[in-house]
Amino acid sequence: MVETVNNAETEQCEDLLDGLRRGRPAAGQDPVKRSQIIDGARRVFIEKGFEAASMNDITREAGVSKGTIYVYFANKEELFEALIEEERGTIFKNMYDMLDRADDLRQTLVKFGKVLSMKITSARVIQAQRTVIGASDRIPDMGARFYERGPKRGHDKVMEFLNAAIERGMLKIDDVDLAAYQFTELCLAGLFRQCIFAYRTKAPTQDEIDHIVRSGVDIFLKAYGTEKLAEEERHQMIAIEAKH
Amino acid sequence: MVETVNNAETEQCEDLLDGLRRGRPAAGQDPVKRSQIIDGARRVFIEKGFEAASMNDITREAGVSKGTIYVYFANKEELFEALIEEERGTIFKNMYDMLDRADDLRQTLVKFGKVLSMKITSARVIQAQRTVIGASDRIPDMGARFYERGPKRGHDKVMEFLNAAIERGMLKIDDVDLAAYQFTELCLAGLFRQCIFAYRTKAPTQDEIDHIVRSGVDIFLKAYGTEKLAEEERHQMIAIEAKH
Amino acid sequence: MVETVNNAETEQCEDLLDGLRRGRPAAGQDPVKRSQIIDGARRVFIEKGFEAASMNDITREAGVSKGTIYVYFANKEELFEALIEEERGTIFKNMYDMLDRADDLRQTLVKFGKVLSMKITSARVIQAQRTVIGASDRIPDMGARFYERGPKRGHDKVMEFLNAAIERGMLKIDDVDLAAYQFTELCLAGLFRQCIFAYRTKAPTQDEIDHIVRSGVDIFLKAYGTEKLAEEERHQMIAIEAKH
Amino acid sequence: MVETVNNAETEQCEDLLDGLRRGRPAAGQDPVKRSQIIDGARRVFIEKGFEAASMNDITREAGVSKGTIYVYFANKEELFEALIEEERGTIFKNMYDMLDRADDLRQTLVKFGKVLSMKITSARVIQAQRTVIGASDRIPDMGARFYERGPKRGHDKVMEFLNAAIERGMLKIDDVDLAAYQFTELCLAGLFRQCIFAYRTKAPTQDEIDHIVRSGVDIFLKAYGTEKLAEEERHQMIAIEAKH
DNA sequence: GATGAATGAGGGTTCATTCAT
DNA sequence: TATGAATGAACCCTCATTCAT
Repeated sequence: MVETVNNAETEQCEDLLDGLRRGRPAAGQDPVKRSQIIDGARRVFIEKGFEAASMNDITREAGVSKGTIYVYFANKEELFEALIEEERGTIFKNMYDMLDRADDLRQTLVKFGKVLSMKITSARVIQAQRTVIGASDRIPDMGARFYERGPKRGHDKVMEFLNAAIERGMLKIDDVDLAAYQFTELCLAGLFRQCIFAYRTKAPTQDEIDHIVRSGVDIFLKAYGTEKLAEEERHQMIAIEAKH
Repeated sequence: MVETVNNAETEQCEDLLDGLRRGRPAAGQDPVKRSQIIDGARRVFIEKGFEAASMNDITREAGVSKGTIYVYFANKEELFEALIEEERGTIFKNMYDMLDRADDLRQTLVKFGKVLSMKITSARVIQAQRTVIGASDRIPDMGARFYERGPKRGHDKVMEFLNAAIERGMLKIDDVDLAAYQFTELCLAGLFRQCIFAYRTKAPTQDEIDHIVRSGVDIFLKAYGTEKLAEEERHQMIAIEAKH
Repeated sequence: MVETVNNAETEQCEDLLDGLRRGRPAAGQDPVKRSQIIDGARRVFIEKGFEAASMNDITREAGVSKGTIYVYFANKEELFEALIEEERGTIFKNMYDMLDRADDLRQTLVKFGKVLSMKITSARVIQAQRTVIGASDRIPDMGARFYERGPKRGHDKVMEFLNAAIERGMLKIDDVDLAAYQFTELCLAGLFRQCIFAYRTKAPTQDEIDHIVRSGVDIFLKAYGTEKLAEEERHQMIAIEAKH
Repeated sequence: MVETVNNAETEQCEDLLDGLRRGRPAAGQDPVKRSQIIDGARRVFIEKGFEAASMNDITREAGVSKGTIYVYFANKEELFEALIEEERGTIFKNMYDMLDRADDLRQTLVKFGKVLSMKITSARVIQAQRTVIGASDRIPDMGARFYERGPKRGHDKVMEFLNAAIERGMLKIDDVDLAAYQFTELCLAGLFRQCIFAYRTKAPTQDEIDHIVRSGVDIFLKAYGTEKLAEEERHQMIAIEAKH
């Protein structure tokens, strides 16, 4: 008798674990469904903005029922925040990898500036940022949270990079914080505002960004580069010319 | 007296017909009432954003009836657009006066940079911009129109100014368009994004702006200033030192 | 000019007063519409109970739009409470008038007992009480408030009446409060519970009530009547017999 | 072991077929699980009322799955009815035992009156009755069924008891049915209505009930007691006094 | 022309019930 | 058989717009 009970209990336990492992996922736990919802929500929120997006729209777009959405997300705001959080992750993921391996300073700044400028002004990212900005009246801190975990972290990475270059005697900067902002802005030169206000309806081209970033890096290094940097660059130039 | 009234009525009738002829619903003609409505709408829209603002709120705030609003504006969106148009006018009014009288170049750039930075990051203007950005998905072209008639015109003014300085031999710039953007961005260095995402909840202080703008102008002139400018500045310096 | 303004103001004032007096009533102020809504609500709430009644049902039944209901009543609960309040007023209105003129004691008790029993067990009043009881889980104090302003006040009136009879030497009662309850219960003898549980689906007949109330008053006076009362009743009996 | 299981399955199959034959969905057969569900349902329904109780709440409280509940009960209403049926059984179980052994009449009436009054006004029973009353608009006959199998049966028992006392020459009653109601009502004197409307938020105390019941029995016996009863009580009194 | 009471579609959210697992 | 994730109709309530006054 006791054994029977034990067996039954054991089996039940295994069934439970099974459920968690490979059977039907628990309510609100299925990552596939979650993605499905977020994907639908993305399309609707990004297109219409937070307020104008209706849960019915999302329901339709995501291909799940209203009730299911509310199993995965407590309400519209939480769904939106989850979406934005995910979006932020996607946007800023790997954006700053370039800064980790520091070979040629100018080269690195140009490469990074291009990635930064391209990403931030890409249609999708602009839309996401617009949506966040538009919702930040209704969901306070959402904008701040987005900025803090996105642009702010990037800014910190840029500062780290500049500090390393200063240490190496390549740059001379009084206010590194400000310099990091200046660098970023020079790489975006006007693009962000043009895009965010939908004055530009299309993302800038590769060439545009090339031109802007190169000019920005020039200015930046003219302002903050040391004699040592100049000398190194002269050596490089000579080396390159020698090759030809 | 009676005749005057009749005349007035006749004129009004003609206005009405005019309105109908041009395919628009007969709009209210009283500019005072129009202002009254826009003022109420401003308080509500700016505070709550487009969607969250209710026509009832505006009615209450403006002190006019629902019907009256609909005589002056076809719907909520048109009222909002009219408001933004007016707001844009107010924001950018006089912002670029400084650039008209060109005495000392660095001085002028610093003064203008400060005004620009201060205005664009002021609480009210940030709110207005947020509202425009948030609504721009729902009301296409609104953001573009705002940018075009606001920041874009400012940008043109800056270009004019730079061209004048180039003419005077003070600056040497290949891409004046880009340089104008760079100048603006250097003056805002990070502030706009911080404010628009509500990461900064308060407008920057005078000192912050001073610091940023001075640094920005330094960089800008180091990049684009000619030898002639440098010389003039040396002379000035000597003149000032002589005074003491 | 000043006169014109004054005239205009005077006229406007009169217009306002007009509006209040005979023009269109202010929002949520039209007693006719209010009645219309309450009447619709009564039918629905009484039939279905608070929770099962939907605002759409009420909308349909009242013949007004959803929005209008919400102009007159802040929400479903307030509408329900207003209805119950009105119902309570109607039910207990004039119920206790009989007790004011105290001629013959037994006669008065019988007459009052009949009215009380009839009203409280009438189909409409039973329905209302059921609805109140059913809603009292969700709207705390509603039942208590109903009881306090309805049955409780009646109870106080009965106590007053009994005290007056005691003063006149007709009754001798230690615990008047208890006696008042006993009187009421004797007049209802089982009817209330039968009706409230819908065991009885129809209100009791006149004859039933007659029988119950007479028996109840008999018992009550046998328990609390004084020798003086008995003597008076003997005299009356003789007078009546003499008439024949 | 295997055989037992097979037998059990066979029986179950037959039960299922039975269930299908009688036009009901195959109901669960395990009385333990059934109890478990009803116990959970009781806690939820009694606390929240029919409408406000959610099947999820019951699921949680009962510790069984949604599907299982729907195997044992066709829907929410049937579950509720089953619960009420059980509750009724519990409430009125043993309530009338006292009336079976008839020693001293007054004593018996007082004892029974107290039990009756106490049970019917106890917090739990009042809640149950409120829930029944509240749901009886939505589930027709439920209130009637509750009353018929609960209070009504009690009423019949009281009538039996009174008839026995009449037979013994202790009481003289024309309308025993009415008298039985009168007795019950005198024992409750106001308490039921006070409790059911939640005017009283706590059950009456022992002392209150004592006082009410004693007074009620006094009145009842003054109205219906015979000379024989009076004489017996005089003897008893003397006997008691002699003891001292 | 001005008013604001009335409208009703549509908002976000809940939950009894079903059915694939 | 038992489970509980998914469903979607229906809930209460809001608000841009209309139109009788």
